[in-house]
Amino acid sequence: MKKGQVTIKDIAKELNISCSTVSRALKDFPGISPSTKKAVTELANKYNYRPNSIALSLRNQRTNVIGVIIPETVHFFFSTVISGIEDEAMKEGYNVMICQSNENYEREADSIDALMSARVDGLLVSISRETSDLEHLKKVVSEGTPMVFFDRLVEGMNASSVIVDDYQGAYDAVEHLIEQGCRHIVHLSGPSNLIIGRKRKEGYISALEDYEIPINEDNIIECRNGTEQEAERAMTQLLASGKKIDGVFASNDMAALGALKAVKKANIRIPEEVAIVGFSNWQFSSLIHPTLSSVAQPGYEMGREAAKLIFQEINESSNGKSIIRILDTELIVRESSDRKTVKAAMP
Amino acid sequence: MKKGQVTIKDIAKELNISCSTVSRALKDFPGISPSTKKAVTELANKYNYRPNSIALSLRNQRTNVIGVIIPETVHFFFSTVISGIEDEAMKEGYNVMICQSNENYEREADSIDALMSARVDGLLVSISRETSDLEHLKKVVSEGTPMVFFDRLVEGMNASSVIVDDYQGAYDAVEHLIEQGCRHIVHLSGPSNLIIGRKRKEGYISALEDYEIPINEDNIIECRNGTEQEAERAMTQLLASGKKIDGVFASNDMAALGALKAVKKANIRIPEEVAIVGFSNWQFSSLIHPTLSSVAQPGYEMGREAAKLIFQEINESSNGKSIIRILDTELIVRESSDRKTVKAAMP
DNA sequence: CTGAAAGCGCTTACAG
DNA sequence: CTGAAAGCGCTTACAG
Repeated sequence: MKKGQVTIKDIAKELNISCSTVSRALKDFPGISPSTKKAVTELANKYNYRPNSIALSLRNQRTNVIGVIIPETVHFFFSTVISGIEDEAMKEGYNVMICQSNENYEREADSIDALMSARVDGLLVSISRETSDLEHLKKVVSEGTPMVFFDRLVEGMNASSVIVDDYQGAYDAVEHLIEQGCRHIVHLSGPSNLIIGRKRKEGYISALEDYEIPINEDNIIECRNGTEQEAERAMTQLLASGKKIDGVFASNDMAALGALKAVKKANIRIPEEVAIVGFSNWQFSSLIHPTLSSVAQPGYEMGREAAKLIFQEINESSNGKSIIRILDTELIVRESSDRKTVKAAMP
Repeated sequence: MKKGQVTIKDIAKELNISCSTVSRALKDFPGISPSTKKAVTELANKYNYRPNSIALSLRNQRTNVIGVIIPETVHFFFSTVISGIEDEAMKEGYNVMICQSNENYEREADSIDALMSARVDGLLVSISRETSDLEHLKKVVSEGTPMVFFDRLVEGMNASSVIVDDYQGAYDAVEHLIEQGCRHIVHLSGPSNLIIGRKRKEGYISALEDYEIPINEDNIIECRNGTEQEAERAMTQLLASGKKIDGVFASNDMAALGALKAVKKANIRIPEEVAIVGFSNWQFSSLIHPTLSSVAQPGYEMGREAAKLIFQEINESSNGKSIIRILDTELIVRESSDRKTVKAAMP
């Protein structure tokens, strides 16, 4: 018995017919005699024949594979996006090749090259924190491979994207803090080379302006890595400075968590003295103590939308228009910022 | 300008030489004149030539792609495994195709077919909760594609696996509960068609036996879905029955969380009255209140080991021996089961 | 030092 | 109704 999967040639040989005939029999081609068709399909079943996608890809000049570049798979939001991409791809008969950049520019560029070599039909990418040079991405576009950005989009490129309304999400969060009575709100911002970071900061500033609260630049602290430790350190320092602070809006939940820990350690009550809102709404936001208010991002939906967009571009041979799909966020208020419930609970 | 990526043929045409020569020039083949070599490499650079992996795959009968079948990407443990696979694969020059089964047998079988069609060089699989028929997996082996199981392995198949020592992990957890003074320990078990579920149950039973604590079958509750809700319901019911319970060992952290919530709602103190230990050590285990003791599984390492094993099997044209790599777990004791610290803290 | 040919697995326009 | 041929992009044994 021959090793490896059966080919059309194997079937043809065994039946003493040509490959052409086998190929046609396998796909209900019009003029094929019922008897050969039967013989072929039976043998194909018996040997568990599966069309060789590689051969098909070469011939059809399309692989039915999409590539995904993602900063980290171990991340609630991103794993949710992957899940959405996966489900949509499977539905459409595509396979998914995933590369994680680990937030590293070099690796992102290498991964793009690997996926382009693999001749993926389209690319879904969320750039790394480090990425500012866009040459590797521009090459993709100039070589005619459809590309869609998700979450972390890139400006000045002719490519579609799926994002959430970061500005509005941030605005909602800060407005909520203001309504809770906060007047001295710290913003732990994301890295400014990511648009999501800038947009969330803009939302923060606009909300303060609309409520005529003066903006204090010292209250805006850039957290480059977005880690819990980094935020905790920054927050501890800020609290030690003796400056008046009564609210925190963090541009991601890990940073919010760091801030929360710093505040707790300083024996300052949450939310009565300092109210906290994060961004992203991880699975754990509802589990920590106090539970963390957060701006929820629809990751699964983002994955599905990004996949839908890329399939559209692959199939319509791209009419050239780039689409930006903006998904709504939802503010989830929990204990860390809910002063009303707290007061009601302690008469 | 031609659309799409440049081929050897394009370069050959522009230089008026044959494809053979271009191919050889590109790969430092001995007897190639320095001048042609220079011309070729310059043009290749200029046009950003990337070898077409599809063509190479067809010729070499190997794709340098491995397929991964995973129950869910949105799951801390599994996303960690993916990360390990990803890192190891990138290091070895492989691409990774991922399919999530969503714990669904049908979809698992379809995904295997898709990956086999794609002619992946090897398959890394963790079966779905539903899977009991193994035909789809046996086909893979009989067709000569290397396959390695991780976490959820399968018995009676000639395939390598990477698992953690579920028995020992469970034993450690239960022994720890006993040392804390627990004598009436509930086990929220995993589905019995998964070996990990059975092994953890065995560890639970052995620990009780070794400490001469009678085993009460009513205290072993199978949680088929492993969801928080399912466990919370089961636990609430058990508490309401009035039976004496002073410890819980859950075979996964979501179930532990459900149990924890049920106990809290019943106004029973953790860990003083009921101590709880989970399995898996999610990111959130240290964030909930009280923090959750758990048996930590090295997911990242599991991913890397599984990838290493499959590469080995791919390259050594499989000497046929199947290897079982068992990784150690580590019991992480936190508030939910640490009675000593609690007592010390309340004199 | 370079080229023509064959072949990986498949499909399809062209003959018969 | 069926087959031979060409071609997708690449490599390599065989000639020269």
